[in-house]
Amino acid sequence: MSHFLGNPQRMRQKLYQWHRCRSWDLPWRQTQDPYAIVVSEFMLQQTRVGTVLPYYEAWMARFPTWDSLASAAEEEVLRAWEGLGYYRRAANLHKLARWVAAQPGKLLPEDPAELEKLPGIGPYTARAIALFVFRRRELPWDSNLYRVFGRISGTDPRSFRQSSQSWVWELLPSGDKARDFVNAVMDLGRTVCLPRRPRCSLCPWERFCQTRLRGESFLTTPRQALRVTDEELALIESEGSYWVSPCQRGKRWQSFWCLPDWQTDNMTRLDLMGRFTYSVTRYRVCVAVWKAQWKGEPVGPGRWADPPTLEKLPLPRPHRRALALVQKDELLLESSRKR
DNA sequence: AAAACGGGGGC
DNA sequence: GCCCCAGTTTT
Repeated sequence: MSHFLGNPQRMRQKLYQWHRCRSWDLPWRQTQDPYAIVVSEFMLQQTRVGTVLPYYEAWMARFPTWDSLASAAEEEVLRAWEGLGYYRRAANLHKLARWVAAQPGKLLPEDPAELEKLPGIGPYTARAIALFVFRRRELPWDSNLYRVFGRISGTDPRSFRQSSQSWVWELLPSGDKARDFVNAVMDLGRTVCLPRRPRCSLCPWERFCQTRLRGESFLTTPRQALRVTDEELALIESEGSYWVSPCQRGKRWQSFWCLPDWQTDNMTRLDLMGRFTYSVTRYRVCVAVWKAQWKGEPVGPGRWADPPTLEKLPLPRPHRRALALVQKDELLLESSRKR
């Protein structure tokens, strides 16, 4: 199965030559701190490097160590993650910090099989930690590696995941070079071997690529049907505070605070503050934001929160956006009053 | 095996 | 406006 590789030595050489002046200078590549690397791996799950960077910097400033994270309140942790999505990652990282902080040496296990037993660590992250933290010779299979090696080998991406990947192990150098190699392939996948329009003329492996040699077109992924739903959010103000309640729409936004849905029985609708749409997984949600009042006492679990408090609470981005509609409105009112 | 989980950036 | 992302967990 490895005949098409030609010369692994030569392939590695071409890759390094390409990478020499194109390596991304990422903060988690400049550190040896296991915690810092683990934070980056959690943030990078299903999230682009460019999106992660500012969150990573802020996070490391706020929670610089396992202990600082372990002792932080859940709410503050989620607030720091707000906007990155997949919030279970933050909850799991928090759990992991508490686990590590409770270990005698405050050390992570080095074995991927052991790492996988810990919260938020699956097959990819276990191997990424083993590779990037403990310098073991591992292959963290992420979408970059699947795409690059899938194309090189000319196998269908989906069957490639199931099929033997042993030839990639032949390519993977030993020792410290394994890290450089994987980093290079990830950079290649991110900048050259793009999902839709790969820039093959820039690729150091162009002449090794079976997909390219066959002149085949590249994969297209089947997409899920989009569902459109409506949502009416209520902005209920009292003495400068707004009503928020614990999110409880299934499992989404667990432990977050939400603006309440407008309820015809308990609320009076006042002004329409605005409309916008947001997408979440396969839903397209059309939001109408209403200023509203309780008819009597507030219904259901919740609390009043003034603007400084709202800043500290974890809120889903669309709800934060809805809130911004009134706050902007009030700022305008205030400035016009002053005049 | 498939669905759920978020949000933003790039084209 | 659609596609995709340094995946994991639940169903």
